[in-house]
Amino acid sequence: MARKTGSHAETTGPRVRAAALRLFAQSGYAAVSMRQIAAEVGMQAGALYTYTADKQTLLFDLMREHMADVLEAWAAQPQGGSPGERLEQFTRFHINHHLDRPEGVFLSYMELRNLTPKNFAEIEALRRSYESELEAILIAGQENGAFSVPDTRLATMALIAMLTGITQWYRDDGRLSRERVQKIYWNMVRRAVKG
Amino acid sequence: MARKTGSHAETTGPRVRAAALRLFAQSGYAAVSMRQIAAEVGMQAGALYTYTADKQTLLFDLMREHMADVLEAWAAQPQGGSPGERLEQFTRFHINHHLDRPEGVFLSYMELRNLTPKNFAEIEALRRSYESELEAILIAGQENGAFSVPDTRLATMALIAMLTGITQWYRDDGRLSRERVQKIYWNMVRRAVKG
DNA sequence: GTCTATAATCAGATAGAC
DNA sequence: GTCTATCTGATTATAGAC
Repeated sequence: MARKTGSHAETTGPRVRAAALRLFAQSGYAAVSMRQIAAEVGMQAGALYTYTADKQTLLFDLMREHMADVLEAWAAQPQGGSPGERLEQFTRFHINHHLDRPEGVFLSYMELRNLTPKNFAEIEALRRSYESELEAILIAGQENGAFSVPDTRLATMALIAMLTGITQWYRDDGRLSRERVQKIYWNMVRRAVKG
Repeated sequence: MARKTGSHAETTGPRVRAAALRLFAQSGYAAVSMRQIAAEVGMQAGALYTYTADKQTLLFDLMREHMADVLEAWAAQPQGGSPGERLEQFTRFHINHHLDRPEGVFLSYMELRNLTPKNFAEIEALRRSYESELEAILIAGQENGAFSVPDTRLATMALIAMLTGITQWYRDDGRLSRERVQKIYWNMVRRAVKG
């Protein structure tokens, strides 16, 4: 397969996004220059603009991919079961999925204020859509008496904050295994909403 | 009281810090320029260096003040009571204190990565010191059988994440009063650690 | 204590050669 | 597709006048 020298369109795009994700998560969007991203990939700054319209679009694309990813992964989970079973499934899924993507999680929570209003609205809609998945479980459990939650919206925010917070301290080589963390958190979640 | 024209040392310092806190919280440390801070106060950029050695020190001082403030305010709370009573007290205190200082909370959680290593270590120590206050309550309750927490460190992190998350959505003119939010969260906290 | 002016550097983005 | 070179403007921080 003949190919022009230096032509790597199929791999360079993802490498640019991976480098940007790593650097944005590490130092923050505003603190990272296009030159730094280019250096990380091994190219010159000007060439980045073959793969993104501008820096803002690069950030937006990373956040949109992250949010679409979590929605898609949750949709691919087995359906059905009681509210209690669904809540345990969500808890374990959320922990596992987020621990696998610490940089995407960090970026999507920390850089919202660096999005243009239009881009912000789109990311927010995706986030609310994910929160609604948990809230639907809480509503179902509340209706059939499995849970007792005075306010499902508040409980949703409380549980998501609690679970996502794990990414701030968990390390795979740390004191506790993922299974142990999942079990302990599921125990707290279960009791927090118990009917 | 004679005073030189344009001399406002006693008020300008706090006004600089207040402007920096507002802007850093709104747009992020790296995205805010010294010129913006100066404009917010109504002075020229060069004059800021009368009040801070540099931009990094300005950030560090704001974060240190925020952490020292929460530690001091908690220390000023009435002492004594059962672990259950202390946990309710901590829950309500944490919510109230943090809802009163949304910008300081935001700054202290979001800008850790923009601190120099030395400054980071100092802020982290203060944060751990605050977390230890909650963990001590959980340990006491675990020992006298009031609570059942398989891992007090994990429960500490889980509860703080849950409670601090409130600052991300709560508005004083919103659907729920502070008292209602405190009550609902205390109910979830209580059940999550119940023995 | 605050100003203006400036030094030295770096930013995002584009043009055109290859 | 990537490079070099460059435009335009912003950045932190300092010097010296007042």
